[in-house]
Amino acid sequence: MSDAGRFYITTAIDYPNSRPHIGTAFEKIGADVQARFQRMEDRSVHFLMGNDENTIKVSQAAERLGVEPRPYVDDMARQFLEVWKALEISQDDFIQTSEPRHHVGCQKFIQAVHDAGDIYKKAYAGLYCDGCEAFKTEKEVEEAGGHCPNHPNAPLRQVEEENYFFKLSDYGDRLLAHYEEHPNFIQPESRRNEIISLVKSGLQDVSISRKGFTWGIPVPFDPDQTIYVWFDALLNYITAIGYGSDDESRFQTLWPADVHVIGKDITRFHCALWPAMLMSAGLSLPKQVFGHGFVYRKNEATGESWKESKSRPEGVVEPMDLVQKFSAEAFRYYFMSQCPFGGDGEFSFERFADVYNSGLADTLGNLYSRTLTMCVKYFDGRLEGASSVDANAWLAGLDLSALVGDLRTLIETFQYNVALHRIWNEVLAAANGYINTTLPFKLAKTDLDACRAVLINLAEAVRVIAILIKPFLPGTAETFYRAFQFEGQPPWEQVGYADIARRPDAATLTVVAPLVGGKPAPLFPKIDTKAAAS
RNA sequence: CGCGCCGUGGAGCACCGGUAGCUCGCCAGGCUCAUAACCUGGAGGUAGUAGGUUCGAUUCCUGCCGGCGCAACCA
Repeated sequence: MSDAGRFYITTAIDYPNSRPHIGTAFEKIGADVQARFQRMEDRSVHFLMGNDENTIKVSQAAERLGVEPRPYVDDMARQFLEVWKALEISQDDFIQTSEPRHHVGCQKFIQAVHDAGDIYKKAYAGLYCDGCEAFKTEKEVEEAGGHCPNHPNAPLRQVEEENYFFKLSDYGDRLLAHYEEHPNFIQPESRRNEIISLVKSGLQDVSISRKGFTWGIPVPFDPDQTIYVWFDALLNYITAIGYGSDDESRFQTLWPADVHVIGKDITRFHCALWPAMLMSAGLSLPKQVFGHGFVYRKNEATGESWKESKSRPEGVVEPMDLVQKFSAEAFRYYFMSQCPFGGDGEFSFERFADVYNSGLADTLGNLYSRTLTMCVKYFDGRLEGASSVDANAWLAGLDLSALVGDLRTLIETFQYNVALHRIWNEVLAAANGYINTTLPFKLAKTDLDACRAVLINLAEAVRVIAILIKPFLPGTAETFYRAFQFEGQPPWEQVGYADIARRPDAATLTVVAPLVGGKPAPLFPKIDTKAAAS
C-alpha cells in the first residue's frame, strides 16, 4: 500500500455537536489498527484525526448552552480526545478546524482554486427553512406537504442569495479516468461502483460559501462570505500537515495521504469533490479512500436492528460506558472481530458479552493463565536449559510464515475480522490443542525435561500471539510479550510482524509476569451475560 | 420503474459453477494445567421465492417478496 517509508493515514473529522458514539469509535479503531500495523512494518506513520468545527450546528449548539463557540469547541475537543485516549487510539495529531493553521491553509487553497478559474459567483434562489438553516428542494417540500419535512411548523421563506460555486461539473471525465487508472483509489469495491455510477450520471457544481455568518473561515476574495463547511472540512487533511504555512516541507513529505478512512455516507465528498478540488489546486490525490460500514444497534429479544439515534427510546451507547464496564481491549476486540470494516455490523450488549467471554476470557486469557501457571508450578518460572525442543511441535502443521503473510495482506486491505478469525482459529487453537495433546501437567510427574520442552513452546506461542495481536489489542499484547524474559528480543515498542520468525533462544527463558499466589490474575474476568445487558 | 445494499442451520458470518463451511450457542465424551476454562465428537440448513442460462447453481441472469441505507440529532 505504501510505496516508501512513510505512511499518512487520516480519519474523518467529526462534528462536535454531540459526544462520540460507537460508530465514530468504530472508524477510529479501524484506522488505529492500520496505523499501529504500519508502524510495526517499520513505516514512519503519521496518523491524523480531528474535529470539524466550522459549521452552523456548532455555533448553534454553543448558543443553546450560552457559551461562545470557541470555548465550546475546545471543550468538546477535550471530551473527544478523552474518549480516543481511553480507546487506545494512537493518533499523532488532532486538528480542530477552528485553529489558525487550518484557516491559513484554507484561504490559500480556495485562492488557488479561484486563480485556476474554477470558482464563480451565482445567485441561488429557493425555499429556505430557518429551522434547518438550509435550502430545501421543491421535491422535499412537496413530499412533506408544503412545509419543511423536519420543521413542519417553521415557515419556509423564499430566499435569494449570492454564493460562490465550484465547477465540479468540469471534472467528471478526469475523475473517471483517475478511478480507471487507480483501481484501489476507492475501496471497498462496492463503494467504488457506487461512486463511478454517481459520477457517470453527471456532477453538478457545488456551493462552497455562505453569506452572513461570523463563525467560519472568511473567503479571502470576498470577506462577506464564509467557506461552506464541506469545502473547508476536506482541507484538514492538508492544512494539518502544514499546507499554507510558512514552511511547507512537512506537507511536501507527507502528502499525498496513503489512505483516508471515512464512513460510507461521505464517500462521494472524498471520492468526487475532494479529488476535483485537489486537481484544481494542482495538488496530487490521496492514494486511497476507504469507506467503512456502519454499526447498527440490535435488540436480541426482538431481532430488530436500527441505526443509533438520540431520538430513539434506547438512546445511544456511550463508548466510555463500555470501556469502563469492560475494557478498551474488549471494545476493540468486539468491533474489529465482529464487524467487517468494509461492511456493516451489529452491536448488542448480549453479543458483546458472548464475544468477550468466548474470545477473550475463555480462549485468549485462559491460554495465558494455564501456560503461566504451569511454568510457575512446575519450574518456579525458570524454563532455561531444556535439552531438546521440537520448535514446531506446537504449530501442529500450521505454516506460521505463510499465515503471517496472509495476515499482512488482510490487515492492509482492512479485513480485520478475517485476520482476527484466523489468528484465533489457527494460532490460539494450535496452542490450546498442543496442551491437550502433550499433557504437560502429566509430564510434570513423569518426565520433567519433556514437560519443560512443551512449556518452552507455549512461551513461544505467547510471544507469537503477542506480536500478532499487537495492532488490535495493544495492551493485552504487551502483557503477553512481557510475561517472559525472552533472550535478545527487540523492545516491545519496536516489535513487528517480521520478528515473529525470529525465535529467541530459550537459554534464559523466565516468567516475569506479575503473579498473585503463584498464578497470574485473570486478564479478562468472565462477565455475566445478563448483567452485561443492563 | 430515483440510486445502492442485503436475505445461507437458533444467532452472527464465509466460500465457491459441481450436491454447503466457520464462530457462538446446544448435546455427549475426554482431560484437569487453567478464568466450570481446554480438546474431541454430535444434532441442526431442500442457501427468501419463482423462473432462466448450464451437463450441473447456493454460487451467473431476470421477476417477485421481505429487510435496510441514501433526509433529519447521527458515521
